[in-house]
Amino acid sequence: MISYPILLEKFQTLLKENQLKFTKQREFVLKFLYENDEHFTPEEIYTLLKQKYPDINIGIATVYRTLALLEASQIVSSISFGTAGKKYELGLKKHHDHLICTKCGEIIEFLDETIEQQQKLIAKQFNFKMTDHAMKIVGLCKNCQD
Amino acid sequence: MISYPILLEKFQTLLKENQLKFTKQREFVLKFLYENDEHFTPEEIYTLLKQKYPDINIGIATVYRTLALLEASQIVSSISFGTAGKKYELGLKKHHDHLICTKCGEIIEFLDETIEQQQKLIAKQFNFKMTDHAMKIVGLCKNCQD
DNA sequence: CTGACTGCAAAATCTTTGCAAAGAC
DNA sequence: GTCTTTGCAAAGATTTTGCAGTCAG
Repeated sequence: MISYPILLEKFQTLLKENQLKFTKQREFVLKFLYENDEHFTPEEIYTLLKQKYPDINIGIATVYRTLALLEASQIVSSISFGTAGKKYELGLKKHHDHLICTKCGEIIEFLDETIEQQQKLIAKQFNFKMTDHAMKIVGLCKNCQD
Repeated sequence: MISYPILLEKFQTLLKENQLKFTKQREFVLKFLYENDEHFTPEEIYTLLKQKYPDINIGIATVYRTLALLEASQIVSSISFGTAGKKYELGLKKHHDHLICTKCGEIIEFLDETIEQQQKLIAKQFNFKMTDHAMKIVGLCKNCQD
């Protein structure tokens, strides 16, 4: 897994290349996602950041704007979650897919090479230039089956 | 593929079992999805229905309510489409997955047995009771690669 | 300094809800 | 008749935008 200083540098380079500025709000969002290896809604990121760092000045709009920026830069990725918006996670880890529990909302990650290979094959078959792919298995997790 | 009269009967039985009523609004939505074998947003379904049958009385709220009902009954299924809501399609055909073009928005369906099998296997591995699964391959379709 | 970024609040979307009237059974 | 469903408009929820002040480079 990539270390935080390296990730940060990557982000700063990317900003510079696009004449964008490096601000503490942007860093806070990045750092938050790095340190919390889960899936969050923009709202959650906003609330938890405020809670953890009561002194920082950040607005929900900035969280949205930053996430959009990070997603466009392929630094974070998002996953749609039912009717209720998207959840974001750091996107730099090895590609993986998700099991989503409809009852408790838990998201479990997994990686399956057979599926990865098969996806490439399918894209090729359809003359599709694949930029991303995602698989969700929806159901009840072990704990919620009672 | 299931014929419309049979689908309709299935729907009516389902309604009866749950002490729900069979209304023309509900039938219009069902019929629309049967006759238009594509993916639609609630808004699209509403607008197109109004356009095709200027005389019917139906509100957007009813479309939402009907789609929720149909989805809960597993008659239609939905697919999340970027930040902009969900699209619905009749869910009675054989399970299939989607290729989504990020430029023109086209959705291509495909079916791959290898992937279907693999998904079952994974759910089992994680002790997950799978109720649904979905795969999206996102990218540029043949026409949009220029 | 200059131009990008930010927070705020307002606006725009998208979806759900309350309610009185209409409709199914 | 009874109880569900409907359309409407209002309310909610979520996300985006305009703008004047702030900040990075």
